[in-house]
Amino acid sequence: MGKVFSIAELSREFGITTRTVRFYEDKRLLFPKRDGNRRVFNTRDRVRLRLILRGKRLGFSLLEIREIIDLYDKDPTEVKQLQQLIRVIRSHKNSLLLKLKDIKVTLKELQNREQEYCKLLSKKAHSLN
Amino acid sequence: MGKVFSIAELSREFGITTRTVRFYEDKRLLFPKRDGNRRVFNTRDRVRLRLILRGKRLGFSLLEIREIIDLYDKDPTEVKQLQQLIRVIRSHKNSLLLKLKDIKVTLKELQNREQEYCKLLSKKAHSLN
DNA sequence: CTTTACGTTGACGTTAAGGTCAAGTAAATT
DNA sequence: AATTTACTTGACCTTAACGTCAACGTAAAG
Repeated sequence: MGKVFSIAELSREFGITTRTVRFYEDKRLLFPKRDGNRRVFNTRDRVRLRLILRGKRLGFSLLEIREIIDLYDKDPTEVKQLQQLIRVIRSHKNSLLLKLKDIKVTLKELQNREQEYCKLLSKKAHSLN
Repeated sequence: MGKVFSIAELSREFGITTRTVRFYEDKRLLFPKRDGNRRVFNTRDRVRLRLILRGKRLGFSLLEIREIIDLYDKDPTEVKQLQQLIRVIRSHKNSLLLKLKDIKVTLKELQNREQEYCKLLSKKAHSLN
């Protein structure tokens, strides 16, 4: 009993418009089935959508995202394919590690700023100036 | 003796085009001085540019980036301003923490995939099939 | 039976972030 | 003096990622 979803349900759940969902299908990031002419999404489509939005939050383009999540659906049989897949995964891991570093540095900087300003604030507040 | 840079030097250093640098000035993310009509960048501009590119790597829009790095140049005198600044910093910290989480989850998933495929690969390789 | 709800395709519009090209300036080199 | 090098502004072009709007389909409810 695979659960299914309408386009409205999905877009409501994820806080996006139906236009966006259709757009993602157009760009071949989603492949819903049809009931008549209406789109019918299953749980796998839903997972894909979740991955897409996560990718977006991390600043990847839809094209990059497609490449990445397509990996999740491959079942490579040949050794060559397997090796290629591993290479792609590693390169993606690397790009994420770089972002991780960027974020940590930025967080540290913001942390310092915040402390500085908080100190300043408490000073000002106490000297009822 | 503040060091200065031409537009070409900066764009070379950061691997972007001069058009991009000019565009950032247009959008008021950079404010180089002039020598005649030529732009002259100082080390502070350079720092700003570095921050801009870091922001881009993390998927922020130029507008968001401007808001963020403008914080770095403020020297708030009033308590109200100070409090506002702290609020903005915290909200930005939060959005970064969310991204951090996204990244960690994704990295873990990729890690699992990679291991899985590596095992599969070594199996195939050994069974000289 | 027609209104309402939910969906469809198609076409055109918009915004962000630059690319590209033309025409001009200004100092340095040949 | 003429060329080269580095830079300027201005105008229009492009691409991604949707928004918006029109016209149509269909199934259920009043």
